[in-house]
Amino acid sequence: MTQPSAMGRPRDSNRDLAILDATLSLLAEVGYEQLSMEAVAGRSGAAKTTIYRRYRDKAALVAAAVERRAPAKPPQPEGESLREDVHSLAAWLASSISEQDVGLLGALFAGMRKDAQLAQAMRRILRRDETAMTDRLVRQAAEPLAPGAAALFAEVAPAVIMHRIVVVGEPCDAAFVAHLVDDILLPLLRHT
Amino acid sequence: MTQPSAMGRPRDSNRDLAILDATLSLLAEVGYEQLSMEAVAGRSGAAKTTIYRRYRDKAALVAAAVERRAPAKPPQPEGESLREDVHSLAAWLASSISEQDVGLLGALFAGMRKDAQLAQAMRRILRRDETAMTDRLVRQAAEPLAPGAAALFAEVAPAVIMHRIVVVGEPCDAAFVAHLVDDILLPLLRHT
Amino acid sequence: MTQPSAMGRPRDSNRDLAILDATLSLLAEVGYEQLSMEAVAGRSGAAKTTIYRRYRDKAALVAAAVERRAPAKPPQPEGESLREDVHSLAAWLASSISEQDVGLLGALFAGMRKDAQLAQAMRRILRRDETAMTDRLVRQAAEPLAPGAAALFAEVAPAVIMHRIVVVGEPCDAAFVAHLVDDILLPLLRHT
Amino acid sequence: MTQPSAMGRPRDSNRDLAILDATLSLLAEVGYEQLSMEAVAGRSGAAKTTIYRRYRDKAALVAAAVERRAPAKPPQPEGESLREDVHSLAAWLASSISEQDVGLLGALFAGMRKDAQLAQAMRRILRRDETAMTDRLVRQAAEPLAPGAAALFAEVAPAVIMHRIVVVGEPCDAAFVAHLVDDILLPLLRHT
DNA sequence: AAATAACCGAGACGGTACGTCAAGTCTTGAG
DNA sequence: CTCAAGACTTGACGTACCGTCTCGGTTATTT
Repeated sequence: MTQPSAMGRPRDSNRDLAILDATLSLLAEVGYEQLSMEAVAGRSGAAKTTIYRRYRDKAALVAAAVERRAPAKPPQPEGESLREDVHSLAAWLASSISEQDVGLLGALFAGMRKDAQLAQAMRRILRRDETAMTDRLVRQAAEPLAPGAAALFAEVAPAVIMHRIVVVGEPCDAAFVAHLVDDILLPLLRHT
Repeated sequence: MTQPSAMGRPRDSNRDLAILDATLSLLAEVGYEQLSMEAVAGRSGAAKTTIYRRYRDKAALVAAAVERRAPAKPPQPEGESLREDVHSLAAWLASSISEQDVGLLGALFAGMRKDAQLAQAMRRILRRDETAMTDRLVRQAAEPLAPGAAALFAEVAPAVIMHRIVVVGEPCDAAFVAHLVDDILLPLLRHT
Repeated sequence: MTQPSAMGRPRDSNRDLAILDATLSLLAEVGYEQLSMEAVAGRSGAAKTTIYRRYRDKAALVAAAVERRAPAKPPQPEGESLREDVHSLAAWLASSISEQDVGLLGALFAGMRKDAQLAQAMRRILRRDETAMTDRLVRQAAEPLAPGAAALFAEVAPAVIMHRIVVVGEPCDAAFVAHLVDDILLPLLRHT
Repeated sequence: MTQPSAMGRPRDSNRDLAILDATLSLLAEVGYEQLSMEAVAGRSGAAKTTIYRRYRDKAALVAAAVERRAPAKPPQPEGESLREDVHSLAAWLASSISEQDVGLLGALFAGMRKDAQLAQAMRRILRRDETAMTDRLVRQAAEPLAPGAAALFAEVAPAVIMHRIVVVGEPCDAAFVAHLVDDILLPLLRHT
């Protein structure tokens, strides 16, 4: 029992993969602004039409590519103390944002004016990891946390990390993560 | 003896003002990506040549326009308590970022790949207000602060505000500022 | 012994009709250049594959459609004088060319460079009516004609009519047909 | 005293020449349909925008190119008889149409549906030579002609020549020109 | 009855060219 | 040397068709 409207040649999923892979690699190489649809088509071996059949424009393509990238799996907070739990989460978050989200932020800025719906979609992707972390922390922390502590973590940690990368312009190295955990996150979580 | 730079027709400073004003108004209207040099030229009445004689490219123009905008005068923290001081600073910072820095962030993303120096300049502008605030807070707070508390404020407050605007996509209204002050900033400053 | 071409499902002749009808109507509406295979498929309800299985490309489709159109039946020259015979033939030819051959001329121009054989086929179609007329005139004229007179008619009459439509850009109304007959065709035929 | 509207960098006439030359040579090589704006840009060394600044679309470009081509100088009818005059004009017309007007006819067919004004312009170009001939013949013929004879020549001669080339598909060689003159044109002119 | 083979609709695919837009450079004439 | 105007090259945009190629599914003939 198949609906007759779902006919025609099905889309080639190999094309999907090739297109998104090419997008991600180009995004890492040249950034969002310099990324051209023509370059994505060339590298992926797909025709421009094939890309535009799937994604309305560049911002939508980048959003899809970033969404697909990683299953957003924060590490199991297997530490024996709250500090270890928070530290492993913060370190994972820092590397995740550094590597992947910077390009997405460019797409967000480009898209937020011209297409509010697309901007909303990109915000959802950006916050997906934060939400995942919140749940992880609140359920599996070594110490019981005050209500709202996890939400506070999800609000402050990504903010400070992004600020570090984008505005300060310096990498989130081990020293910074330690500072973030010891001077900002733990005091906040314990005080609440 | 005249220096060779004083040769020929001098630059018309009215042109400078017109160009930067047009840039700022367009930036507010359409955002960085949609801002075109041709539109700046049209609105300012200046020729494109005149703009490019002053600014190397679009990112540099936007950086100059934003730099010139407001003298970045944080309010005198005349409050009688630390909370009032912090609250007035945070409120000023939120409105300042909302109104002006969002466009600059777009320029920062566009410029950071193609010109590291320019990106550094834009970072400097973005952090100018933060620095001003730091000094203001540490010198004039109603209560004496622990060393490093002001730096922590400058690190966390703009980060959370930008995150709110860009990633969460919601405005920094009074309720949010109160939450920021009471749940994040004051605990941090007092704990240090 | 069965020929292998009789295998499988036979072609649906309804499809043929629908395709050629759609082609003719679109040809009349938008002309050869603006006629797209996709539009023919849409209007006829046939898939593009079904069209391309029958006709190699757009020019071949248009040629087939025009060939099928009218059986090219010039009227019986039942007039009582040579003038009436020539006039009825010229009037029929003028309306025939106006209505049908203009689109075919576009196909001819498009096809003559890329496929000489196709161009030849379209020329054959265009000249089919002329040949039919020649025979009709020479056999059934009210007056006996000099040898070669009919060929001359077939050479000059369509030429002047097409020139009128395409180059001059004016319609072949009754006044023009009278002019064509009295000032050009009859003098030629009588002089020969 | 210069009108202020005539300011700015003037158009580079070298570009004009290069564009029109490239158009004409491509037109002769591949015909109207296969002629692409990108190829014109490539061969002329001009950017596509430079072409589009001058000509609205392909049809307008081709029309301009053909208009510029030859000054349409029919030969002086220096013959000593009417037959020689008519023959030299017909021979010149045949070569002129063969070499240049076939591409223009393609443009005419493409343009007549989408832009009536452009079609009118191309018709004017096509008829320019005919008009020139008419004048030449009526003023300088070896024999005095009946009134209307020259108009008749201009109506019939190009028509039969174009019909020969386009519909019959055979070249206008010497034998054809002789046939045209002796069997069609002279009888018509003398009869009138 | 089952297998085979060509048909049909739908629509994805790699291409080519379209006509548009903006970026940043260059060329005038005037001041 | 500056300014306004605007032509120029470059390169990417997103769209429209082209002609080809799967798909699932439908008739016919052949075995």
